[in-house]
Amino acid sequence: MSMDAVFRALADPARRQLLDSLHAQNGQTLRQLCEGHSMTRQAVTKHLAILEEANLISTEKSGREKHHYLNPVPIQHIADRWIGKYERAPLRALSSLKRTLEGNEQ
Amino acid sequence: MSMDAVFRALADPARRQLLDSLHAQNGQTLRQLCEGHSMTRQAVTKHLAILEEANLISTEKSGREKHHYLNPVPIQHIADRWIGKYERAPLRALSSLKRTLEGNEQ
DNA sequence: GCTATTTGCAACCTTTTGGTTGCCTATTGC
DNA sequence: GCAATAGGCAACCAAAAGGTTGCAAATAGC
Repeated sequence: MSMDAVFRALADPARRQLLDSLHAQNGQTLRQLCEGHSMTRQAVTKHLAILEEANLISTEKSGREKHHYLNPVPIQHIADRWIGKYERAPLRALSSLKRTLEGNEQ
Repeated sequence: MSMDAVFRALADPARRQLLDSLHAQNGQTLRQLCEGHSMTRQAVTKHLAILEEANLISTEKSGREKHHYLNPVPIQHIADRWIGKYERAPLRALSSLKRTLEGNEQ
């Protein structure tokens, strides 16, 4: 579960929208996920493959249908391991912004 | 501050590394940020421009030098507004995983 | 003033990405 | 068995992304 794959998967708005759709209704089939998107089924398939490779969704085949399930674990992983790093930084950023606004530079 | 710009900015490992570098030492100049990277200064400039457009860094010119400061606010914004959405989802994902592992389907 | 240093800008190139079309396979339901 | 439905796979294409080289501009230091 490479973090890079997760970040790249989240970079595309269409893929985030697919996650949103699964968040609203989990276990949707490919056809269902295609509804409300202006792209072809094949394009959606590619997006879903990228999401699955990033472990953001898992799939389950049942007959001729394929169901898709959201897996939020990698997202939480990112929130915990990466985003958490920057939570204590705003103080410094703010003080540098203050310096900027006060015109102490130049 | 479009969320899309933030996600796209975070998608590239070189840019995340630049943020890491600023997190370790805030206020670095372009030259300083180039050290430890195998790409040219101009490539780093482009990455920094993308980070600045996503409001992930702010810059401050002082003489001929340009200092860069980390701005963690958009990252927190993402963590709060988007990642938070998926925090209560694992139960359903887990139950679907359970179904998969139990072999209830094909 | 002159030189070195730091950054900015533009053109260009290559690879990746997002999307399409076309066709094939596998189920379902009658 | 056969038509309809759901999905898989490959080739192809255009646009965007990531990087380079080359040169110009501005500032610092002597």
